[in-house]
Amino acid sequence: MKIRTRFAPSPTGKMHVGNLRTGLYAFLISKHEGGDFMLRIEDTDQERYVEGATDIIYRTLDKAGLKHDEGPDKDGGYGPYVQSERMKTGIYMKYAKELVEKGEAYYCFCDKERLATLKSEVVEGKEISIYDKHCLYLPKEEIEANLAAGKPFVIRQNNPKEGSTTFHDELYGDITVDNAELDDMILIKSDGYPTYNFANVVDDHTMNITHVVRGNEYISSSPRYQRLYDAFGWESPKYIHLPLITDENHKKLAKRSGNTSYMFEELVESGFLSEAVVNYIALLGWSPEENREIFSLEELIQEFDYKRISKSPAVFDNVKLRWMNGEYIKAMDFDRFYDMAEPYLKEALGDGFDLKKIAAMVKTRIEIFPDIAELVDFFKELPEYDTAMYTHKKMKTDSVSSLQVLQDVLPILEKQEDYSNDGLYQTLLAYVNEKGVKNGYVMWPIRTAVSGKQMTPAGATEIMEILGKEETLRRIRKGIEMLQNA
RNA sequence: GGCUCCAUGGUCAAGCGGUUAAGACAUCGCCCUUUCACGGCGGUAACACGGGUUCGAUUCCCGUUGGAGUCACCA
Repeated sequence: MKIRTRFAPSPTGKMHVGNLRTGLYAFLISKHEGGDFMLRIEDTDQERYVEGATDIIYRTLDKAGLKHDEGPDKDGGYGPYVQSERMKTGIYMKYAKELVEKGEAYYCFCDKERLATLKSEVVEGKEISIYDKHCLYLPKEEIEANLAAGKPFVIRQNNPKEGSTTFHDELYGDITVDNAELDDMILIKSDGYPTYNFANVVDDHTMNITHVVRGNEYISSSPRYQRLYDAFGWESPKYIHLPLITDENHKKLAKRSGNTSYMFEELVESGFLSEAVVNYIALLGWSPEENREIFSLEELIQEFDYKRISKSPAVFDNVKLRWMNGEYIKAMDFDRFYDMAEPYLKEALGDGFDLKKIAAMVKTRIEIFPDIAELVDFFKELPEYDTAMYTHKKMKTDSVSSLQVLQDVLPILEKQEDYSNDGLYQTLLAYVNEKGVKNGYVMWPIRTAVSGKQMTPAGATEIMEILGKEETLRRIRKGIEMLQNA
């Protein structure tokens, strides 16, 4: 049987890497077996709907390279693929009524006030209540009358108080819960929309989903979903619950936390490559058989064995992501790199520089593109610096020796016509040999004078080549002046 | 708090009864070098605890502890 998985996000805002990773795994699980990957939009909560959030979903999937075979924009015969549209077909109400007839669900007319009286205790700021099945015992006539009178109602699942329910997860094995723990969750809301709890079961079944891939947070409600499948007499899909991705405090990522550093689009905007992010999150909760970390999406499809998904949560480590992004940048071919780096270079330097040369210098030195700015800004303008920088223990330089070198070298550089890296290096090397000192003894002070920086993306002569004769000499004279006054 | 799940270095993780307990990030040191970075080499750093089972437990079982998730007319 062909594997069918689905990604079912709700259009309620930005997508964080935890959500994306769920989509990625669903994608990989099906694609590894040559199956289909479907996109379904879960918009049953009109109150939480965020304008434009559906576009975010499309954009994110597209940028991440997760091509769906079916979805709202790509009919595969199982549509509609948007729950609010499915709702209009009456599908949820139809199935809910079927459950009512079977005694597996019932109408409930309790209002907010009555429900409020059921709240028993407050734990960690959350009110906990268990519905008391009040409406389950309503006489038939009263139900009919209420319905006829147009009284608002919900439909609740009727769960037994005795016994236990077990479902099977591919990773976690059998999970069993006492039925007494199962409250009568709402299937159909008073606005006629299904809850996620109901819609996901109806949809996954009617859309022929074979493997339900979702976050760990659904484990505790899965027994109730299992009872729904059983009540309908449907075969339940294979469940694959994914370990959570957490923040540095080991807490679940949440849209509401406001922390945008976990949002996929924000990461891309802040200079990360989408391939690197996808690669990184693939490895949060899964590891390949061979000891390797860099994978293209194609390679992930090839290697992904869901049996190797781990069971414990993983902290999202921005530092390692940066490292991985740097690996991608280093491996990138130069033209593509330049296309991406150019805006950052222009922003930092404006025109008048050989940006390609500078780009080449910078390529192995950055992890994300915005790193470029502070690496190259000195080309545009010599920063204020402290003459203490001329002192370098290993190079055996100090302000006295540096002043000497700079003064010696200034007339040489004034005479020098060839300001290419090679030409400059040769003449300076000649001076080094003549003096019988170490390379760094003269290169260090020159590089310092010419850059004003502790570290630079290139050596002294490379920098001088970019700067050109005039600016080079100006900066060296400035260095001499500073050292004389020190 | 009830229920459920999880438990190898700071982080990601390999391991699936016998290993000097991999590897990566981070960190530290050395080498290379026209500084830094890249690259190369090396160091520090882990099986939460207590009981079993076993000739032998990081690995299997139980308990403790710790962490997380969940307990909505949200998904």
